[in-house]
Parts: sequence; C-alpha cells; structure tokens
Amino acid sequence: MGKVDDKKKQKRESLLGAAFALFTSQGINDTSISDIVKKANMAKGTFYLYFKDKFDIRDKLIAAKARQLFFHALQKMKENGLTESESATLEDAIIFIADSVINALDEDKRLLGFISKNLSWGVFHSLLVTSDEDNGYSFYEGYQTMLRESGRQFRNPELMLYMIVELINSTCHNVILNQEPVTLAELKPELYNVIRDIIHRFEE
Amino acid sequence: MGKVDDKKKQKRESLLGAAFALFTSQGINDTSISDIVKKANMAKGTFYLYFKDKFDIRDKLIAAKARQLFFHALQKMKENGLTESESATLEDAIIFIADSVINALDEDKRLLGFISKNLSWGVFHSLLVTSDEDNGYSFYEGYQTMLRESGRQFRNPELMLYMIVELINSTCHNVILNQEPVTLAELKPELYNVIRDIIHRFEE
Amino acid sequence: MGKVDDKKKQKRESLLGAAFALFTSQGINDTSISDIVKKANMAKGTFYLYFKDKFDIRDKLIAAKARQLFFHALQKMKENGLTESESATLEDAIIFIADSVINALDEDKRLLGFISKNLSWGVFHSLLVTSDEDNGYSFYEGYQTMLRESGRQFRNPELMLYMIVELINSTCHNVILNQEPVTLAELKPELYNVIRDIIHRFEE
Amino acid sequence: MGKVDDKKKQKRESLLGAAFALFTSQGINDTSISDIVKKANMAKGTFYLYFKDKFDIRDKLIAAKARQLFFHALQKMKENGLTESESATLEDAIIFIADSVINALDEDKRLLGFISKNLSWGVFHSLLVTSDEDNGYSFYEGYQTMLRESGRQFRNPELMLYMIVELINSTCHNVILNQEPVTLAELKPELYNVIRDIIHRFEE
DNA sequence: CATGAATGAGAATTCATTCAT
DNA sequence: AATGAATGAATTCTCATTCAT
Repeated sequence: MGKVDDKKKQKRESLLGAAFALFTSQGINDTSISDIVKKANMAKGTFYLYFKDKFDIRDKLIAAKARQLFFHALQKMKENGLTESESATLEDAIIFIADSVINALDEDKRLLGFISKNLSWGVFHSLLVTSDEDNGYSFYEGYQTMLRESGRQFRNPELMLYMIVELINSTCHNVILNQEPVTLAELKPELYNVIRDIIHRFEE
Repeated sequence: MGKVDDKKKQKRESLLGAAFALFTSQGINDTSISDIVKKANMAKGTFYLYFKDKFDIRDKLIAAKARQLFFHALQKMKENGLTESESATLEDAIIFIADSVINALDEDKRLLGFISKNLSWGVFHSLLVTSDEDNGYSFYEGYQTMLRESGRQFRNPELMLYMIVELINSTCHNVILNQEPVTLAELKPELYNVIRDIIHRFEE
Repeated sequence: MGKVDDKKKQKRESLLGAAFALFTSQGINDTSISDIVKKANMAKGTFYLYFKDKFDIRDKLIAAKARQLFFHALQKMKENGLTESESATLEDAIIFIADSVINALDEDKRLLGFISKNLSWGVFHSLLVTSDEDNGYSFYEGYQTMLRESGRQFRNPELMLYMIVELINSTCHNVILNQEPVTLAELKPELYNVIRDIIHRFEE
Repeated sequence: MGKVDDKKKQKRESLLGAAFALFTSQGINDTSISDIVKKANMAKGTFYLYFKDKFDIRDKLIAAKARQLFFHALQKMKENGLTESESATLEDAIIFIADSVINALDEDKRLLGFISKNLSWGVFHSLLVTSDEDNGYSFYEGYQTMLRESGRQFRNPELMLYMIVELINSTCHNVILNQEPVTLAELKPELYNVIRDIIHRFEE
C-alpha cells in the first residue's frame, strides 16, 4: 500500500509550495523552473514528472488557492450560524462570504496579487462546477441551493454571480494593494450596497 | 522644431506602431525588442534611443490607446448632441460613453485584450488627470464639469467612477472575448442598469 | 527451457519490435529509450535487462532484418528452381538475389532507410560468417558453394562480393528514396550489367 | 569598405574550422554548439548569427570540403598535362581524378570519415551544378566538356557519373578506414577496372 | 525479474543590452 | 543619431542511467 504514492504526493506538494512562495514573492515571469526545484530541493527533471510546465503548475495552484478561500468562507458562515438565522437574507449571506474572502485577501496580500491577476472567469467557472476530489463539494450546487432556499426568483443567476464576482475582484485588487482611490474600509460599504443593488436588479 | 525633430517623431511612431501590432498579435511576453525593431525596419540599438525597455513602450502604448478610445467616445457624444439635450441625464451621458468604448473594443478584440489586461487603476488614473500634451484636454476636468452641470451632489465622485470603470472593464473582458457566461448583447442592459444603481447610490 | 524463457524471449521481441517501428518512423537519433519502453509497454529499467543501450539494440535489429532479407531472397530462388536450371549462370543467380532484395526494399522504404544507412561492411560481414542461431545457416558458406558449383575460378571472391554489395547498396539508396538521378526501373538494367562486368573481371 | 565584413568572414571561418575539427575528431552527434564556440573562442550567441544550427554548418562544411577535394584533383590533372596528351582517354582522365581524390582521402582519414558519411547524392549533385561563388567554376560543365572533347557518345552521362561516384565512395570508405576486406592498394586496380567497364557500358 | 521515480548533467536556443564604428 | 555585431547569462526541456521497492 501506498508508501510510494505518499512520497509522490509529498513531492507534488513540495513543488506546489515552492512555486507558490516564488510566484507570490517575485512574480511568475521572474520565476524559473530552476528556482522552483531548487527551493523544493529536487532535481530539475523531477518537476517534469509532476507538471507540464510553469503554466500548468500555476493553474493548479490558482484553483487550489481559490477553492480554499471559498471553502474557509463557507465554513465560517456555518460556524456563525448565519444560515439558520430567520432574518438573514440571501444578500446577507452573499455579502458575508464576500467579506470573508476579502478579509482573507487583505490579510494575505501576496495571495491577493497572485489570485486576482490570474483568476479569469474561465478558471473561476471551472472551479465552481468541478467538485473537489477530496470532499466532493461543488460550489455551484451550494450557490443554487442558497438561491432556492431563499424562496425568491432570479432571472439569470449565473450572470448575477459573474457581475458580483468581477466587481469584487476588480475593485478590491487596487484598493487592498495601494489604498487607491480609497481605503478598503471606505470601499466596503459602497461595494456591499452595490452588491445588494445587483441582486435586487436580477430578482423577478 | 525642424526636419530632425520630424524624423525623430517618425521613428518613435514607427516603433510604437510595430510594438502595438506585435503585442496585440502575439502577446507582450512573446515579443522581443528584436521583433519590434525588425518590424519597424531599424537597428536594435535605435530602440534604446527612444524607450527604456519593453515595459516602457508598453505603458506609453496603453496610455495612448486608452486616451484615444475615450477621446473618440467624447467626440461621438458631442456629435450626437447629447450634451445639449434637456432631458438627457448624467446617467445617460456616462452610459453613452461606456457604450461607445465597449463597442469600439468589441470591434477590435485585439485592442481589448491588450488594454484590458494592462489597464490598472494606476494607469487609468494618471491618464485621467494628465492633460494631453497635444490638445491639453484633461478627462478628469471633463468628468467634474459633467457632474457639476447635472446640478446634483455626489458623495465620492472618484470612487464612483472607479467602481463603474472597474465593473465595465472586468465584466466586458471575458464576455467580448469568449461570450461567456453571456453574450455582450445580454450583458449590456444588465450592466447599464447596475451603473445607474451605482450612480444613484452615490447621490446625496 | 520453459515458461520463463518464453516470457523473456517475448519481452525481447517486444522491445525489438517497438524499437524498429520507432527507428524507422522517426529516426534513431530522435528515438529515446523512454519511447521504446513506452511503446513496448514496459518499465524503463526493463530495457537494460535485455540491451546495453540504444546502439546495441540498433545493431541487433540491423543484423536480424538484413538476415531476413537475404533469407527470403534465397527461399524465393529455391522456389523458382533457378538453382536446378542448367542454363542459369552464376551471374543469373546473384542478380536474382540482388533483384529480390532490391524489390523488397523498394516496397518497404522505411526498412531501406534504416538498413542502408546503418549497414557497414563490418556488420554485413559478421552477418555473412555468423551462422544463424535458429537455423544454423551461414550465408558465406552458401556463397562459396555457389561459386564452387559454377565450376569457375575467381580471384578474390570476398572483394568481388564486397564491390557488388556496396555498389547495390549505394546506388539504390537514393534512387529508391528520391528517384534521383533516375528511377529504379532505369537503374536496374545498367546496374545488373555492371554486376556482370564485375563478376567477369574477377574470373581467372 | 569591408573592415567589418572582413571580420565577419573571419568569424565564419573560425566557426567552420572549429566545427570541422570537432566533427572529425569526435563525431557530429557528440559535438555540441557549446563545444564549437568554445573552440572558436566566441560567445554562444555568435554561432546563431552565422548558422541556423548544427546541421546547417555541417552541410556548408561538406560542400566546401568536397568542392576543395575536386578542385585540387582538377588542378593536379592540369599540372600533369594529362588533358593535352594525345593518347589519354576519357577513362584515364576520370581515373586520374578518382585516384587524386582517393589518395587525398587516404591521407586525411578524418576528412574521409566526415565526407563519406554525409555525402548523399543530393549534396553531391547540388555541388556539381552550383558554380563556386569564388571562382565561378561548375564541375558539371567541366564533366560535360570532358565527355564532348572525347568525341564519343554516352547514353546517360548523369547516371554513369552517379554509379562511378557511388561505387568509389562506398567501396573506399571501409577499405581506407579498416583495410577490410582488402587494402587500398589491392582495391584500386579492381576498382579502376570496373570504372572502365562502367564507362564502356554507357558508350553508345 | 520487473518496476518507475528520481536524478542532474547538458543540449539548444533566446534575448536584452552594450559599444565600436 | 544610427547601426548591428557580439556577448553570455539565463531558460526550458530531455534523457540515459541508477536503485530502492
């Protein structure tokens, strides 16, 4: 039984870890495969046993990190019992999740730089629909359940989500990294108001 | 002023043109200084007489292209006489400009790819406040004039603009390039509604 | 003898087959051990249990293929009863064999490319004198028998054979692969005439 | 005037010289671009200013060396006044040239190994028809002149030449390098006899 | 016997930048 | 001002071979 497989998983994790550290500290373009394997204490050839090239490992990393981010946000929401509360609206839930994610990114600016620059809708969407191999949870199902349980009707739920995600992603990036044109504290209330507006607009 | 200056300007333009063609067709990362000077019919050394490096010419290009885009949109608005119309609201004007820009980008997808990937708020902002060396027009002044002439009061005009610009930029990118998750025609009405909401939210 | 030996022989054959397919389709230089074992459905290490390296397996292959070629030619000659015919001269026999081999190579151009590029006199000679492990037949003995049975005397039979073989090999290679400077049909009569001349020259 | 061009020519020659030394001493496959530039005392990048890759420089080398070989043989023939002699036949002339080339290759076995392994008919033919850029001499014209001046008629002069060249090339290779199956001294008379036969065969 | 993960030297190629002309 | 030859560090990727399982 899997002593070998264990080792392989460990190597893979090592490479992912090293790549993440380097990507976030010096940028993807300035990180070479050489850098990654040196940091991971492996031979150069080993990299190619696990990943096709730099972009392959980048994509795997983004997916993993973004998934983690959402997973933590959902867990937090469950812990806070928001889902059971009578008065909590759909808006509250979505904003709670957004706030969790934003706070996490604010605390880890490197992660923000990495994810935000590379998170296209394509990646995000495939992340949504693919269920995690470890826990089998699909975010898109969760989203749909939330909408259903709210008892309300929405026109184009996917577009609604797209606009919310893109708005958050694009406005927070510069605000968190450069406090420009406002601070995060100033942005948040306005952002959440607009999110409420968006949801309202899509309700039938 | 003179023949020499003319020639210099011409060389500079040649380089900018060649770089733009290459950046948009093969991407910045895959374009070398060698490629640029070859396309511009110049010697390699000449490049360094006009630009510091690849990123220098990239930034100059983005600014020029984005400025052009807005300038055309404003011109179009003037031609259509929207500014003189009694009933046209501030919302109408802003959406008119947005629509012009979006349509231009939809017709020139390469330009979209180039600008959208590189247009950070920093670049956009410096573009706003800097007045054009040729015609001395500053977009930010124009924006403020528009707000003033509407006779209405807004809380944080810069943040308002920021959110609108980021929302447009981030939602249109993928929709135009991949028609995902909806087509541009489907996105537009929803997008413009949300823009109206944003403006409404910031009114005092 | 037994199951184990059978399995071993089978593995060896698998490797030889895979190597031949790859050598002839992509060339020896562009074929790696990795490619070979992958095609043979084996682990990399297994290769080294049967062959020393790429050149080892190449040499074994050439010998086997060349031997096969001659063996088929001889069989064909026996079937045609050329050997028993009264009027058939030594020249007729040699040209019959040459023609068989040339036709076979013309029909399998990949084999031609492979053999012709790698068939040095050294390999050919060792092929001649070594008797096949399976059927114990030595070509050189056959050649000598042919000469003896012709009842004629030749000065330097080995050199005579050498010149014939080299002439055939070197002229046919390019003609078959590129039809240059003439087609095979055009070459053949001239070639066979020269072979007759060569034999004549060596007769005492 | 060409101070720069002189330097360029010198660099090119340096690279060709280094490549030839290495190709002939360790083989093409075992010679890397790195080796070549190191031997030529240049930076690696410089190689690519003059040649596309290893095979490009190899082809240029073969052509140059083969051309040289023939040129020397022709010069020698003129010096010996063979062309003016009444009694010298076409056969004598061709064999004189062949002998010159063979002797040169016998004295420079490295050159032999290099040329003989790489001299396909394609290369040889392009060498024949292309006139040298330096002295404008085309070997094929010379060959045709020789035939014409002999006052005799030949069926397919190109095929005749092809067979002679291939026979010489293929038989001498192994004989010179390994003295197998005979020595060069033993091969020569037989070889030249066969060449006479070939010429005779093609006469109408 | 068989496996296949791991190695790490080394190959080809690119490219920004310099500098003598 | 303009040129373009030369540089050489840096990068990606391959591959024969070993060896613990």
